[in-house]
Amino acid sequence: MSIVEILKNDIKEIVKKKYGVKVDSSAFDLAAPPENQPGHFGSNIAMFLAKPMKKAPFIIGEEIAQELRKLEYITAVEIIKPGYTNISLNLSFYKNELDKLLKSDSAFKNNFGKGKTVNIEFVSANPVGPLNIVSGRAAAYGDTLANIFDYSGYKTVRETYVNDFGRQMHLFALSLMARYLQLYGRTNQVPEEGYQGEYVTEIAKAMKEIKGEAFYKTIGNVEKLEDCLQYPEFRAFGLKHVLDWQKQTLERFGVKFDEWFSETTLHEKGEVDEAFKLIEKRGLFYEKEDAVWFKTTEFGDDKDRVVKKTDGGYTYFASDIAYIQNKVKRGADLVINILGPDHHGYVKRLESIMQGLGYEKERIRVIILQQVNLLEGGEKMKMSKRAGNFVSLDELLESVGRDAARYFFIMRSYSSHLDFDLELAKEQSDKNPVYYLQYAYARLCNIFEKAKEVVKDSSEYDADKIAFETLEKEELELIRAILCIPEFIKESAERESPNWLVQHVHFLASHFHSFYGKLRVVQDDKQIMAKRLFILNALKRTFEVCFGIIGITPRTKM
RNA sequence: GCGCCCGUAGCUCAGUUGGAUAGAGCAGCAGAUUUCUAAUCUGUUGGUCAGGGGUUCGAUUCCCUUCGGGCGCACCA
Repeated sequence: MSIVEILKNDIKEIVKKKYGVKVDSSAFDLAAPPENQPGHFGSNIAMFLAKPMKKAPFIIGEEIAQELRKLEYITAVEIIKPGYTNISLNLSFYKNELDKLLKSDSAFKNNFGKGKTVNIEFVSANPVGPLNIVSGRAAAYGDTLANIFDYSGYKTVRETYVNDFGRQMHLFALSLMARYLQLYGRTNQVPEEGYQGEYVTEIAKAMKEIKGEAFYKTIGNVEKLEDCLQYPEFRAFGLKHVLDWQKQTLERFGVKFDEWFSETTLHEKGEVDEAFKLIEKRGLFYEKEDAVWFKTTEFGDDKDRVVKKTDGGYTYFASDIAYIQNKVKRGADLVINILGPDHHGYVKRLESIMQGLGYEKERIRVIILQQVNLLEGGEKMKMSKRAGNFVSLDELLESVGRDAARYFFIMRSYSSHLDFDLELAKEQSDKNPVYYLQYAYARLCNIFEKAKEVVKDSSEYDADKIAFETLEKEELELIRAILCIPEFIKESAERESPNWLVQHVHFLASHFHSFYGKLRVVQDDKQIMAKRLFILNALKRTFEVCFGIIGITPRTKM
């Protein structure tokens, strides 16, 4: 349990005992008070209670303060102006809490997810080409959110959907065939709506290399490429090639999916038919104009949606019904879909499916990521596949590196448009915020390097060897910032906002840089040195956990 | 026309189911290095939280409305 949770729990307990009122932890605040205010932590609990209790917040505050003062680890409580409750804690209590962070990973964890299984689907790009920068934001956001959930009491499944069933896949296969045949001097053309990119030719070359001359000869001079017997083989080869490529790119980006879920398997295993029947039984389908429609308007959509076309084929939406059912059957208590800005019309549809299948609406959560604007030296770049100037995730990683890329993608709220300045991300300077964090870590490591010359063994700054009688202002503020991190991990999970954590890791680094400028660690006074090494050891550990969540490298030297 | 997101410092953005003097980074200005890495630190300039109305002890936050920007409204995936 984090220090914030401990305090909140005690406050809750007091409120319950004194007033018989049950309050939720997330209902009231507990955080560092502003600069010139007294106390280590401040809470608005009295003001929160003022309304329902019809009592002046200041009086409530005083009553709560009386009880708080009885607690052993609390040294002082003050009630400020309207009713803020400001609390100071025993220094040895801080020592114990820091020690917990050092000793166990679980000290960073919280139980927001209550052991539930969450399936987080993101990226889900068409398997027809390289991942682009939009997938990059989804990958960074989705993976970081999953990391946060791992620390927040969820069992997470990172999943991506492979749209290997529909028209895009078909067009890609035809494009690949055309390019392949061109390599043998044939005049076949890539379809107009097909994929013109040069990478298709590269894949064709790879295929030529592997399959050899004999394979080419089996292909007759068919009129329509899709009728050709070898079509499935092209399709399969192209698919595998692109998926391997995408996997490799994501690996470089630090993202690893537990599941690459194939749309085709849903059809092959009859799951689409099955899910179809289920919805039908619930009376949510009807026929109109020779097509089958799903009454999504029952669940708040602005119009009903076609699931079976007049030609008898299923729509993509129909596969989604089976897909969501499949996720639930695999054990997902919560299904999260992370989609691009052009999919916001899809939110109601997915919610309709969940409800149509007979589950509660809250079981699905659709998060819409806003668009990424790519800037180069302040100028907005227009990306378009047609013009061939869209930036792939590979190119981005090449030019700015994984750390800067991940950091930039998650430093903003998911609901805001993101300006990604290529020049800035590339720049190795103080303008680039990712270096601020990495530099803090490198400085920290350097202190431990220097300390090795005087301190024989790290056990010399174990918790039981050091004194915590007095703390400098910078020391106390740094300690508080460290001990609040587990709470910020929890809040990031609640808000589904990695940027909330990133911001506080930035503040943590800032506190450390101030500390560094003011206080010396390696010095003659062994007592003070041991105390500071102990604090910094906890900080180092905290940075490592946070860097791991964000997906950036802790660099020991810069 | 309908729907979603956005409008906060010169720029890019945080801001917790409404709460302390609205915060960071960059840019600007003035300083700090014989001492563990100056990719740092300290101080400082800069705000009608797009405009208007409402709810209340209290609104950047909730509601209504106007204006401005982005995106979406397929028997495509």
